[in-house]
Amino acid sequence: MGRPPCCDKVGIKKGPWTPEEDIILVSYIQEHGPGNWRSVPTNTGLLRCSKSCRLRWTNYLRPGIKRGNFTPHEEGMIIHLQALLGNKWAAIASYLPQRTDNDIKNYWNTHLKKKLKKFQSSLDPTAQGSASSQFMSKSFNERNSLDDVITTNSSVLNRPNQVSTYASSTENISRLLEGWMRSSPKQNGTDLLKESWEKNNSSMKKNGDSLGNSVATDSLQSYRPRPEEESGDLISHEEFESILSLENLNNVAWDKSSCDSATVTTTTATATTTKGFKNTTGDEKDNITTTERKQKSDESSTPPLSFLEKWLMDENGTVQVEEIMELSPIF
DNA sequence: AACAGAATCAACCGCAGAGCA
DNA sequence: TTGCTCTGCGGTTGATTCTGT
Repeated sequence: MGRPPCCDKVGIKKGPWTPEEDIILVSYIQEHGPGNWRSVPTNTGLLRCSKSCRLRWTNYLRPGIKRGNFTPHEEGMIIHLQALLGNKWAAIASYLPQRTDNDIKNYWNTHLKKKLKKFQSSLDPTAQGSASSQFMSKSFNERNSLDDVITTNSSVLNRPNQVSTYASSTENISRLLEGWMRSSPKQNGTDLLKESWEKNNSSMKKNGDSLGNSVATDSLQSYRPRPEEESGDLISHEEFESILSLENLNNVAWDKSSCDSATVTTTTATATTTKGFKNTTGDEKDNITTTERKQKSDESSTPPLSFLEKWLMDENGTVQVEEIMELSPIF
């Protein structure tokens, strides 16, 4: 029989998301919370399939996502977790709540695999043992000097245009908006944004949730400014600041708490995010229980990683690397 | 300056599993 | 138990950007 693909409908849009679409999606999720993706395209009028909406949200729009360069610590965690868990990117991402599984997967495929290979080739080819474990030890023990060991291509590791964007950086958002508005000449971007922000803010106030602004902030900050766009001034920083009220910027606390909760549990990042949302929106109790059930199920099905977790979350935990290696059967 | 190849990353695709009637 | 729907995950693709010549 087979299930028909979800995106075979005529008129379903594919390809990169536009800021307008993002705003629509974010606004909708602010009001209804994530989940029930099937109804999102119908209710929002977005010409996207539900899957695409979910993906866009989880990989790009949801609050608390950190983009840009991976720190040596994050890098080490990924290498280590990949060695322990394999290509279980979602599981790995649960230990890096600010990173998406897609990001981690991409980073692994584009950077770390390459590094690992180079490291492997830099070793004695006859050497016994897992190159990745040796790499990991080196990575953790030497951290920033790792690249000295590997004859790395600096252009790969330090791309000049790679920007690090963080939630609630109004400066970044302002820049991103500049780029967007320049690319949308047919539309009065400022008006649209103001309208959207007003809608968002009023909706947030109405719902009494603290999520809204950080969500929208993240959604907008995700548009990377192109170099030629950075000098423009279609919307000034001050102008944009007026759109974002300080009151709402303070709501970034939601991100933190959500991330913190992700840090101290072994649930997936997705589950944590969903839970955080439900707590703020206060409706859809059924989804909460479902999530919690899933959480419990996850906890019971995953191996006891508390030790690993403790180490992973400890910036200074490098001394324990060898212990973990001993614990893991793959070493 | 122009071109080609490499690198990056957002998005898509297909499958698997959970939940529900 | 079965069949269907929905969601999540991992692999892959392709457009865009960067770098080297």
